[in-house]
Amino acid sequence: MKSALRRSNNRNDMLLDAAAELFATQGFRNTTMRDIAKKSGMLPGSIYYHYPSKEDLLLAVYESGVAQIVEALETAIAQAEDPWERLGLAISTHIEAITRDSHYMRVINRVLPEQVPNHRDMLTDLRGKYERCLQALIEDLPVAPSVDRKLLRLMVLGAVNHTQFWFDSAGPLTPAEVGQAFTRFLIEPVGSDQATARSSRKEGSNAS
Amino acid sequence: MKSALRRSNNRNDMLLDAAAELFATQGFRNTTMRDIAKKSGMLPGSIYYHYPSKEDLLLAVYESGVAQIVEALETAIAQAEDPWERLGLAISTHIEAITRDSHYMRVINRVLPEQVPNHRDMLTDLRGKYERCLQALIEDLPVAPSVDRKLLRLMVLGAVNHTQFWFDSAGPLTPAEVGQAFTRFLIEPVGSDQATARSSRKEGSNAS
DNA sequence: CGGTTAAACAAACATTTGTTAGGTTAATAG
DNA sequence: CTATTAACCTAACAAATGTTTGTTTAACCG
Repeated sequence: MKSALRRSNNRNDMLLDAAAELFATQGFRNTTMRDIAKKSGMLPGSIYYHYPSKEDLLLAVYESGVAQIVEALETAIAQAEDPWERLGLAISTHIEAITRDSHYMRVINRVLPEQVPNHRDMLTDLRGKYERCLQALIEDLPVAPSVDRKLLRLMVLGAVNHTQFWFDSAGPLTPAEVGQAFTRFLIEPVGSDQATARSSRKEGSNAS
Repeated sequence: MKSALRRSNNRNDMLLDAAAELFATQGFRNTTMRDIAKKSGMLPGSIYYHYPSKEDLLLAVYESGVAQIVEALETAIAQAEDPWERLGLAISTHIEAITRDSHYMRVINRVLPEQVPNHRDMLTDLRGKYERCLQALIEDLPVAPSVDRKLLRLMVLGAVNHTQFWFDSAGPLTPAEVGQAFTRFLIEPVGSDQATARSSRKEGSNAS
């Protein structure tokens, strides 16, 4: 019988982790199969037993990363009902993902689909899947009628994606604080002098 | 006397333009010297008459791009006195630069300094030079005391940089409209607590 | 135990890559 | 007109890269 055999000493996970870390920190083209092999304790040719090509390896990382972040997002936003609070939680979760949890998420942020011609469409799809989570959150926001939700979404998406270039987990701010700050910029009028009227918000969940 | 000799048939500019376009659209590592040579009507080896290495060629593009955007920014923000209006103009200018003017600006956005080891520090410096323009604008904003200006700056910077991935010059929105929308998100409260969710879903306005 | 085969190794191959060395042409100065 | 040399060409090199092929090891099942 043909069962899904998988021996105990299978190093596929280790391989995927190594690839994710290298792709996240060095980019796709800057990372060689030899780099990945070395980090995962294998030889370059051995990788091809698990994945038929370098691009397929990236695709696997991408898929895993999207699955991780989507699940984390859904878990996080389930902890609140208020739309603005949910958005703040989503942003916090995103920052946490790219700074502490793993390197998979950073790969999605960093490696552009065009860099992987053979799987470009699939990568774009996966990206959309993740971005659609944010879109749904924005849709539920109670905003003024004049507000263009699509523009708002793109603004938030850009701000959130950019955190990977500056957020320092050793810095003074936690991901939750950044998420709250970003949402507060949108809730309260930043530019008004009497904006401090209501400046207290409830604390949500994770702080580290 | 030793004058700066430069013959009329010098194709240095053409070379730099070709490199900028390719770096902007394909990235640094994805672009080969042969690509650049082909686009600029030269042979690969000929490039080395103008620049000693591929990384130096990128540096030249970077420097030109920063000079362009800084000058464009200073020209733009000089047209208004109100800090918020100036910020809106800066955002518009940025979007215009990366979508219409040239490819130089997109290179700065896209190519990370770490990808160019020999000139990493210099590229980081050049990036800072451009980002400091935005910083100065944020500093001048009349914001509530509770607002973290640094976070605000990073949020705006992320949103603006991200426009290159979605802004469509053939779409319904102009760069100026996007700039105004972004600043208005911050001036006027996007969402108020007494507004009801999903009550007012605006349909008409879409980007790209 | 013994056969099967998952999983990895060892060693190369074919290309692509950035780069270089030496020769050629033509624009310019005197 | 002539000498100079900016600007480019031609042809190749050495290293790095993704990948392939044949071989070996050892985990699992009956």
